[in-house]
Amino acid sequence: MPELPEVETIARGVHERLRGDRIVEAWFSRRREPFKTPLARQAKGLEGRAILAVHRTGKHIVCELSPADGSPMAGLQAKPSAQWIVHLGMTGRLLVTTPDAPVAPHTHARLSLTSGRELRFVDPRRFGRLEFRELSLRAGFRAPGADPMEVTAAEFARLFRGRKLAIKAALLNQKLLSGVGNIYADESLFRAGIRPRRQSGRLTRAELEALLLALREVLEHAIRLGGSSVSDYVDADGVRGFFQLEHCVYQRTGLPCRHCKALIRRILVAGRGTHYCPRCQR
DNA sequence: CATTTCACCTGGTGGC
DNA sequence: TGCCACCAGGTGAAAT
Repeated sequence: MPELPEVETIARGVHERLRGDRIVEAWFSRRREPFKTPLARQAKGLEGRAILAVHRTGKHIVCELSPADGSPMAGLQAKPSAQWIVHLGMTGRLLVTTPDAPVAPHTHARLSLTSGRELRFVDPRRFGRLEFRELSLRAGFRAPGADPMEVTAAEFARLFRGRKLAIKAALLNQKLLSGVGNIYADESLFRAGIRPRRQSGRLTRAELEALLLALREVLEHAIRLGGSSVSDYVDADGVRGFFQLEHCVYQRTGLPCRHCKALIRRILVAGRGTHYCPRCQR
């Protein structure tokens, strides 16, 4: 489900609710191996640590954790000594609940907290990834590509220089840009007036500038509306987003373009359903 | 190397 | 109602 705006919404929600809370016990579903970090090590690593902050990088949610309870420097002013890194895949959810809330099917992790609440990871398709990282052993997690909200126009243009792949495929490549997925690739290309199959290396400077601007506007607007709930996305409180109501092309195949009334088309680019307006996008 | 295709999963939808 | 094909917000390994 989740692209940058959905992940940002969830990370902010978890941050606001759980900052300063402490993990008492971590439970993992046995049948959910393989996570990135083996379950036993992950559970042992998490227990006793306070959640200092939660933020997004790319499509990953990073929980910054204090040293374990009992060790010196375990307080809330501590510097992070470990991270819990959550990638939601296609169908992952991260939910803050009360302990008595019904446990959804496909719940694969439950962290019980000092406050009495729980942080739950639910993931029907099991494409999500969980990783525990000890910062004394490894550097903090960083998404591999540039963040679309922070990249400069020059850096953005450089990402595509000399590349032959379609601009849509390039936007989806997380090693180039981190955080853009199928919805926001289609929506930003529409807003910039660019066909998804255009060769990325052949876009003009003006088109690249328009694309970066469109991308930022679309992502910011989507964050303000709490993300897109296409089928089952919800935030950390289980609340749906509203940006799906603003989509111009995504999943609007055969419907009239909101701008010019031409019928929206669906094609396959990089193996993904791709939606565009044949008149507005060139 | 750059790029494309496919496998990994479950569940929902729409046609027959 | 059932069965089946197809589709899905993501990614990384394998193939080209």
